[in-house]
Amino acid sequence: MSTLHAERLRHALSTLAMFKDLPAALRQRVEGMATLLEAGKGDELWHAGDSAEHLTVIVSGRVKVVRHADTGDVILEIFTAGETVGAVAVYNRMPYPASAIVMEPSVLLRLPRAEWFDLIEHDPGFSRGMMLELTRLNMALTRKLAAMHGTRVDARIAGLFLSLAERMGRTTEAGIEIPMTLSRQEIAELVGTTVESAIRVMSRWNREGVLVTARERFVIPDRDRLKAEANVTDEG
Amino acid sequence: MSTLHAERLRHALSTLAMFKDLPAALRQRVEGMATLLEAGKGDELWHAGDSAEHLTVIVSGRVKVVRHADTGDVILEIFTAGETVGAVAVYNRMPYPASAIVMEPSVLLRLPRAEWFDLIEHDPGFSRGMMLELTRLNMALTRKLAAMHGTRVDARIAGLFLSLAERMGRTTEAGIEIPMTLSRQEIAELVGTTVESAIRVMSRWNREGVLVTARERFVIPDRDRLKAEANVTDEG
DNA sequence: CCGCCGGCATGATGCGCGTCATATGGCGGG
DNA sequence: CCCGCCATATGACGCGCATCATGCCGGCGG
Repeated sequence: MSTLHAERLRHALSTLAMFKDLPAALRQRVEGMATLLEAGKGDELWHAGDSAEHLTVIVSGRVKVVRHADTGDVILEIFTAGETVGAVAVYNRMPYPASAIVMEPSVLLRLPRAEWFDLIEHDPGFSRGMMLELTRLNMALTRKLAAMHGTRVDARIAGLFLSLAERMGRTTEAGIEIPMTLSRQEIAELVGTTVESAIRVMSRWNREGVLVTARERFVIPDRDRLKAEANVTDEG
Repeated sequence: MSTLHAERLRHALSTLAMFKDLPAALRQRVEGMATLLEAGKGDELWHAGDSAEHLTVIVSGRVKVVRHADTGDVILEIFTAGETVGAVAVYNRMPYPASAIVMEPSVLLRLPRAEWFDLIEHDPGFSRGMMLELTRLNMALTRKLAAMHGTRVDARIAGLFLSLAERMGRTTEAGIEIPMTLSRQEIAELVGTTVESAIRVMSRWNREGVLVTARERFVIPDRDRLKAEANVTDEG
């Protein structure tokens, strides 16, 4: 990880929706206090238990938040460009309850807690944005919680990819394409199962042409077939 | 359910921490717009899919929020006096993603969405309180999500009661006492299992004296024994 | 070029727990 | 007083999936 200089910081701030419309005065101060960070695949931004001193905003790349359990890890959420990570811990002045790991080369912006509180306090738009993000996160978690329970593993994996398709899928002639690398291990942690079970489902679907694993992406030839395959109630 | 009159409303507002310190002007308006509601055990405040028009605050009693899945229901959270219910849906102007059911005779305060937004906008303290609640809810959900996964049913039930003991347990000579009625059905929905499994664990523990079910309360004679019984990592 | 390792794949086995079935005790209504 | 309803309880059975084990392939360093 390496710290970058002020020029790129200014540019990053102009890209991020949450800072773009900030009054000039506030934005000045943010420029002075925020720092940029470059991280590579596998880098750990923080580990569960670390004290949470600054808010992290993703400028580009992807970060997964992983909660450790004695039975294995669970990926709580995958965050992408424009989203904030670790807001809950920072806000409550408590140690991070989960670890954050970079999934691909990424650029992160870090804002000290005091500065962040200042923004929330003085800019109602900013505060609104934070609440929106928090409520969205909430909904994602509740959905996951409900899905996690009784349903079978293949249904959960189907649900995962259907939701990914909705969030970042591009329709091509081969079907819906999801441009994202995701190891079997990560798939397993996302739906709360073991690597072996994830592999079994994925390779079966690969054979049957329901969900094809390709280089750097997944392809869903027939969305309805994937839905039917595990008769999932369409929830996104 | 029956609507009560202005006198009790004023009294309710003075009890609730979130309204107590409101400037007089704002408080006047809230008094004009909020309504009180009395509900009995089993009453459904709303059903999943209903449109969310006002924020609900619990004056007294307990409310559970239940998410329906094809495999059975899951209790997302149990809310008690002073807490708000349904904030996420109301804030995002979307239909409730889950149902809210009253667990014991309760008094609810309902605040129209527009009025609530007004409070958030004009009173920074109020807004801060909402974010605190949201982040806390978030943490509870992430913990639940991590616990839900690989662990066995008895471990999850043990975790549930250990966390209840921490939140509302009183130490007596018989052990830690949790003053709360909770049917086996509700225990099952809280940890994401079936009634039968919950019953099996509970009656076994009853026999062994690990966790005793009594009238209107549960008793944990030996906290460490309950922890050991399902070798749970102490997480609260 | 070979050995090592990390990701992927597949088979065998056992057990937790969901499912179905049946029994008992308390409680309210006709 | 009896009957139906609900919560609690207990047993039998089977399936999904975690666990363990083994093999294959591509990349990388010595």
